[in-house]
Amino acid sequence: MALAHAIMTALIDDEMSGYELARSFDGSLGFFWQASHQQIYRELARLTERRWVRRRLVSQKGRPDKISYALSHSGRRALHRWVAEESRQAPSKDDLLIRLCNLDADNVLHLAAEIKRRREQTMQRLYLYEKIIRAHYPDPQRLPTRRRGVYLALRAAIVQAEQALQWCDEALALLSGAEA
Amino acid sequence: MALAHAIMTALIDDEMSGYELARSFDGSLGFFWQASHQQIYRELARLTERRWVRRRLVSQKGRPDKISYALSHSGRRALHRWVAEESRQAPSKDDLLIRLCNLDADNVLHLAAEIKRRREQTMQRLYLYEKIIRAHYPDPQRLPTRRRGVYLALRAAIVQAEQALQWCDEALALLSGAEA
DNA sequence: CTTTACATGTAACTCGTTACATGATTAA
DNA sequence: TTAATCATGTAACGAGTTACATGTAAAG
Repeated sequence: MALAHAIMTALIDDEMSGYELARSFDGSLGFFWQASHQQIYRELARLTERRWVRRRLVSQKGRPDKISYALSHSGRRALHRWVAEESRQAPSKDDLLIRLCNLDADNVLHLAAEIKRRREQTMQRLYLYEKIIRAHYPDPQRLPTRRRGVYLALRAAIVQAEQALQWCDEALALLSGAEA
Repeated sequence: MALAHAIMTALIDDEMSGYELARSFDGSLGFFWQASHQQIYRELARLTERRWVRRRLVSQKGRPDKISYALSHSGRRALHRWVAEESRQAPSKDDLLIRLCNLDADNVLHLAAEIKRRREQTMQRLYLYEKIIRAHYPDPQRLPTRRRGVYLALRAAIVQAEQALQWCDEALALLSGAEA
């Protein structure tokens, strides 16, 4: 039930609407967990039923009304209990690696192009991550405890992106060696 | 439909039973893609229906009979077409990072222990990967084309594991600094 | 007037997990 | 005789994707 707990984590400090949650899963929270707005609305309905979040209707001027969700006391307790559980290794699935296992003379150019594309996407993500680190996490040692955890999660995303970049270069070198 | 194509990839050279496929998804193929035996049997039923694989009953002495699956011609063509498609970035989901975003004085010891556990699991995987590289992929330049692709997929797994190790050390250093 | 951002959902489907279910053979 | 390995599945559920569906308001 990690999505439920990711949503509750997003609600620790501020209450948010489904739409705002979807935005934040597209942005910073999405570095660690992705979810579509459909998933979020469904999960919010379940969280409301369990009384882990509370709904509140907010009228807005110049915009449609929204439903704002806040973490309840029991939600906060449930989140704490969940954090204390064992975490499970996310089985990494990358269909590009399966495609690579089918490498042959016909598809080598296509696969090399795919790796180049992957490299560029990764570069862009990395640039964004580092901008956030510079702007909001300049001195990790002095961060308050919780933000220090968020910093480490961000660092995980960064180190992973750096690794991906390194692998792309290695792969492109070996593949272009094959063409020559 | 990556699972279907991962299964077909496993069947490129040899025909296999569902049980044998499940074994190979636990082992080497599982470095790139994981699947339970239930998923595999369900997918094999669908693949058979589409005529992308052919079933064959094999009687064995001293063991239960098995159903062996082989890639059909149309399956082979479908696999080739799929490899030429765009690949999609697997959204990496790691609930440990969500837990870390909830870091506080109560759970810092637990989370540090979880990271240590992650570190040890990663070390073991890395050791296994490198054993396989040494045994089967000593000189990547001279590998035939397809095996060169498999080598690169393995390298991706290795570089990712090395990155994970590096992050664990960084995280443990910052967390133990917090306790002191 | 058209597009973008705001705002909330439903329905149908596939993918992945957990639990259940059965039965043979082999090694301790 | 008990556990492990071989061998194949079903049922139910939860997670994730895709398509559909509706409507307001601001900005160009």
